[in-house]
Amino acid sequence: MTNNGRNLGRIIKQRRNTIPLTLREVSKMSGVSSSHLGRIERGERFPSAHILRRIAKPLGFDERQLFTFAGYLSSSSTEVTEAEPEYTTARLDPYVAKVLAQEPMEVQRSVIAILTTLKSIAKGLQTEND
Amino acid sequence: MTNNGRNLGRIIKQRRNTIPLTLREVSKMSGVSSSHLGRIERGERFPSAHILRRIAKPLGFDERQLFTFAGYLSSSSTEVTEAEPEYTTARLDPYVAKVLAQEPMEVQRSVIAILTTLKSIAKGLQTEND
DNA sequence: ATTATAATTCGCCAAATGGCAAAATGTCAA
DNA sequence: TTGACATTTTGCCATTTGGCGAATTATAAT
Repeated sequence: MTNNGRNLGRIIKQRRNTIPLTLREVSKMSGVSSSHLGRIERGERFPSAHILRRIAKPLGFDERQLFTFAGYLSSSSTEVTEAEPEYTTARLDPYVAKVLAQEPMEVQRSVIAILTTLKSIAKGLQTEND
Repeated sequence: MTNNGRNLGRIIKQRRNTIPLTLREVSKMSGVSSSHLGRIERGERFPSAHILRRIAKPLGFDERQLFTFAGYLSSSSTEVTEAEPEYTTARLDPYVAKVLAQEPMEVQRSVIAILTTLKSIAKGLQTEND
């Protein structure tokens, strides 16, 4: 469990809900029991590398990214291969791109408008709290 | 143990003898008990991802290579990724992509989550009106 | 050969993973 | 509400990992 399985669990759960899929469906696709998946999501179990490997694709994760997130691969190891340009931080999640691309142009733009608005609201809240 | 831990063990043992190092020395460097290392080498135990990660450097292995060898990472994953996904019909507005790409991954996903939620709400409203 | 000394293997144990089936919870229509 | 579903959580258990210390085996040096 290593207690920070919580974070990994949250990430996995959020992704599953975003798609969205049920535990059972992910279980079917990955061959991992749904009870175990549930425990992983709520941080009661830490997934072994084998399990992580099997759930990566059904949830649309990049395998290595997930491994790095889980602490199995050191992050430096991930950087090396990435022949990407410098916007390593500024990368658009492939799944996000896919979903958004299916929306009409106005919707896509609206999403950005909402995001911008939320950010300015958040900024206001932050200064309020400090 | 998964029986083909034999192969992995041979690889590790050969590397260690080539350097050469004793089990104790590798143990000191990696923090993994020498008895466990011994069992791994002779295929009686299959190293977990965490253990594999810790012995990679002392033995001069590339982390990902070793993971792939152990069957934790799929070999395809080691090759090039980042090829463009399959949204040939649907198109993502370049400006939208650019703006979104500058956001952290969670934000990107949250955007999709919001979109999904709004769509289901809209669906509810629609059926309500008819 | 015979001790020292280092290296490896073995016996045992605690802790964690992951599956199965039952219990609990959620959801929705009648 | 009630009943009929699907979904998630829990209880229980087999299996595996990995550590510690003792026993065994190799390696020298005298």
